[in-house]
Amino acid sequence: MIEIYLLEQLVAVATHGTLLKAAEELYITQPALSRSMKKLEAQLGVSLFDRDNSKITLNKTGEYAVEYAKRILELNHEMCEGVSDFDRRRRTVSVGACAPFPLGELTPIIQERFVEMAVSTELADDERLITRLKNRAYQLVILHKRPDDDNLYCQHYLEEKLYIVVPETHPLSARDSITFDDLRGYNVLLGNSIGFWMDICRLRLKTENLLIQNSMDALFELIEASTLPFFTSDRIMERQNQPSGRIVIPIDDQDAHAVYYIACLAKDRNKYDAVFNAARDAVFRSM
Amino acid sequence: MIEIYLLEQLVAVATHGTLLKAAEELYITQPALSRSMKKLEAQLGVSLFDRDNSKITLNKTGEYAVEYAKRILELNHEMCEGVSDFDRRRRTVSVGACAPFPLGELTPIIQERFVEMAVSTELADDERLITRLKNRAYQLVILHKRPDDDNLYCQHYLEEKLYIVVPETHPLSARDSITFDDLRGYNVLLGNSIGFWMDICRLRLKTENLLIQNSMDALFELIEASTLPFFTSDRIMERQNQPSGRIVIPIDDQDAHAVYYIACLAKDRNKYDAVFNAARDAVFRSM
DNA sequence: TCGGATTACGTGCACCGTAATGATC
DNA sequence: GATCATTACGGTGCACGTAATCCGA
Repeated sequence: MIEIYLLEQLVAVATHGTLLKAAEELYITQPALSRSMKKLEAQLGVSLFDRDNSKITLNKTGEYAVEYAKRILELNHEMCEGVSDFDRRRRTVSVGACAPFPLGELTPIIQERFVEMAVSTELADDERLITRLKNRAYQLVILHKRPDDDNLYCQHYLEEKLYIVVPETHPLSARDSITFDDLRGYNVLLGNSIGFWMDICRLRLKTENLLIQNSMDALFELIEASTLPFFTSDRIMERQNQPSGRIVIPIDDQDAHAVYYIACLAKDRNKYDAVFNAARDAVFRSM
Repeated sequence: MIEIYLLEQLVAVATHGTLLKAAEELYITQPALSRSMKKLEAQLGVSLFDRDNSKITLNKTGEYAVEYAKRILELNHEMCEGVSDFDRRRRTVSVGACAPFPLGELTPIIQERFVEMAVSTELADDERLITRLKNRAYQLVILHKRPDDDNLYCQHYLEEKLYIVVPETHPLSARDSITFDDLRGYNVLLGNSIGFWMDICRLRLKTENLLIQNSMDALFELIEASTLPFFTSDRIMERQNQPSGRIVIPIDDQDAHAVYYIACLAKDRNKYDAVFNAARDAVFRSM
């Protein structure tokens, strides 16, 4: 077996052409490198260089050996990267969700059950969530449609209903309830990380009416400072009070009522059993 | 970069299950191996084992690393074999021929021009010779048909005519010349390494009449000891005398007259120019 | 008590550097 | 004389061995 350092030195010599240049790059001296190359030749039992008394050049066999050396070094490097990547992935539970609210609910539940692991979260649409669940990029996903797939285990999680918040002076403020169609023509404030709700808004409202903010800070700032309508939900309202002087109106459309499901690969069900149970219990307690 | 010896040790631990067993196989001690595995983990920046105070077992990351280690070791091993193989091939001229006589003539010519190289020779049929010439298994081939292929360079070499040798008492001994058909029904002695001549004999004579000897020694023995007919050629007769009391009869068929060609890959023509010229000269001198 | 891992300490070898030599331009 | 490879010799780091300790069946 040829040690890696010899292969590194060989490749350095091949790329630099002379022992001196290669030795500089390797932070060793010319004689050391000279000896190494002799040693390499001895171990392989072949000569890799044409030695012209004051110049060494790779011969055909040498070039052939360099190709192997490069492949081995590359694989070695790939191992270093690959193993620590693998280890990191093994120590993190990746969760994908179609909306921020259920994700925010589920994350602490997961963290509690897997204390020694990192929890990484991400928003994406259902289709992407499922493909990435299947290719192991996610271990758990939160969907808003129950998938029809035997390879997945799926459990009903919680529900969320959308509301619109308008100032008392707003034309719609007197309504007991509205639909998306009623909102057409009015500007609405939106955050950008609201998951699948964004798809619904794009579908049901006009693009030019959507005032999308890139940060939640900017959104909250504008909510306070302006009289523009914005969305909220029953779930959000449970958590925080709305600014005073605003009217909260439920949205009647079917689209505005989301049902969330937690899913994992069927074969991973046991591993995340504790999470599924804790999620069910949490919903139950909150009722 | 991870040195090879660490990977070898890792794989040994993986296959033997305990440090002790692995250490025995590696001809090192338990403590040395223990330290090595710690070093490996430090270099990769991950833990590869579950350490249970009196037992170490590979964890998932460890198993993943072992897969890489095996691949690297295999590639390393392949390099050792591959490089010396390559070198050996580079130092030998492989010659394939359809018949022994021209091969015996050409071999010393090649050896003279490539003194520092080994010459390896082999008999095969024309089709095989050409495919193996193209895939570099042969550098030079001797054919008995001129190939129609631009990728090959081909030169007329020499010719050989087949004769049959019979005892004076043989029914055919009075003939001035014969054909293969005349030989049908008579047993004939044959060596087994006669190249394409064997194909001709099988085609033109009956299988049950061919008394094929596996060694030339056995053949010569039988030629001396029996009165069975056997083949010779003008070329062979130039070299050695026939046993006394035998009649040599030429064979008239077109098949019995072989024309040999030397060929190499067109792009290698320059490399073997000296051989082609020397071969031509040798034929010229012998006329 | 034995099988198996780790820690502590000393040693030898293999690889390295310095210095000198050789060779070619 | 500059550039580049090799040889000779002395130093050092590191992987190894020995011995001792620890732990669990």
